[in-house]
Amino acid sequence: MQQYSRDNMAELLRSHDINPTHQRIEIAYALFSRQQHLSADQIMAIVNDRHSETSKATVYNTLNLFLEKKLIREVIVDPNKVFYDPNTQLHHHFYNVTSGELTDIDAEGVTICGLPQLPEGVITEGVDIIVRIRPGATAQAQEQLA
Amino acid sequence: MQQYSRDNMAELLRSHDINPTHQRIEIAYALFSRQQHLSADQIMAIVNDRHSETSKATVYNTLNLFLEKKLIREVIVDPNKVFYDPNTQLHHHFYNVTSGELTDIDAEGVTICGLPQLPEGVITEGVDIIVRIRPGATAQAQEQLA
DNA sequence: ACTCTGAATTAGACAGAGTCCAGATTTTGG
DNA sequence: CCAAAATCTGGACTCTGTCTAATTCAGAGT
Ligand SMILES: [Mn+2]
Ligand SMILES: [Mn+2]
Ligand SMILES: [Zn+2]
Ligand SMILES: [Zn+2]
Repeated sequence: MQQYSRDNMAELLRSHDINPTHQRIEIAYALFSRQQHLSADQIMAIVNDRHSETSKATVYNTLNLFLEKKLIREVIVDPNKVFYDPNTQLHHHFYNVTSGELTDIDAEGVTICGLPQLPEGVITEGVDIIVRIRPGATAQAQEQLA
Repeated sequence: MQQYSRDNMAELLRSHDINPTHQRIEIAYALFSRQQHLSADQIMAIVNDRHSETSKATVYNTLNLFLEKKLIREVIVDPNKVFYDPNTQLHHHFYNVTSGELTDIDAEGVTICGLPQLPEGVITEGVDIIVRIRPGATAQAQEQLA
């Protein structure tokens, strides 16, 4: 899929067994056209930018439906809010603790060695790596000059 | 330190530049004697088990003070609450998504290869690995029999 | 022992994220 | 066009966590 338009959002939703309503298309379009990690709050603001279209309940219902249907994934790094991620490929994250910004790390080529055996009777659901970063000494010094 | 008693909690607090008050000692003792990952809520319940001793405000104030003084660390895996971890060694976690249980993974011997270069002007604050697990097919089958 | 003072604690109001519900609206399909 | 099913909505509610102003506490100095 080259470009994300509201039109191919409907196809995308159908392909994940989701009935494409107006509100669902808008929410999907907010996430997929930007390809960014957004909180429910941010999505609400985007979708209701021009004129109020979608209620808080619908935003949350829709995001939870998208999660359930595995159209998007969630990223838990901030104790105050969940980030929703349109990228469902296996990948990891840089998390800038100062700005709150999340950046993808392609899982291609990243390997983890030496993890212990799993406890008895459980299976792995996924492995997340979060690299917490913050502006470094150099960057701070440069800001001082400005 | 072999055993954790309320007495050596006072020393521990002092060694981290924290004035050891009654409430602070109780909260530290709850975490260190159990060596478990606990939420603020759970700590509140433990500390006030017999008779009410410590207010909600003090529990949160104290946990944030402990964090600031690097006596404990926090673990962000559950969207609904923060877990407080008395283990400040470098380590990772198994997270049982079904039960909510957290288990330590010693960082000794675990290595990550192939992470990309850091973005310009930032430094690493830490790298967290979270292995999400859940009861497996076998375990479920065994439960069926019971 | 008594007093003074800064540190710590407290109850309760408050804020933000997210869920729930019962009623209204929209869509479907016969 | 109509009834049934699906979806959406405002607003009440819950939960985690913070804030504030008033109170209590500890301990140093007398
Ligand atoms: Mn919070
Ligand atoms: Mn929550
Ligand atoms: Zn991502
Ligand atoms: Zn731990």
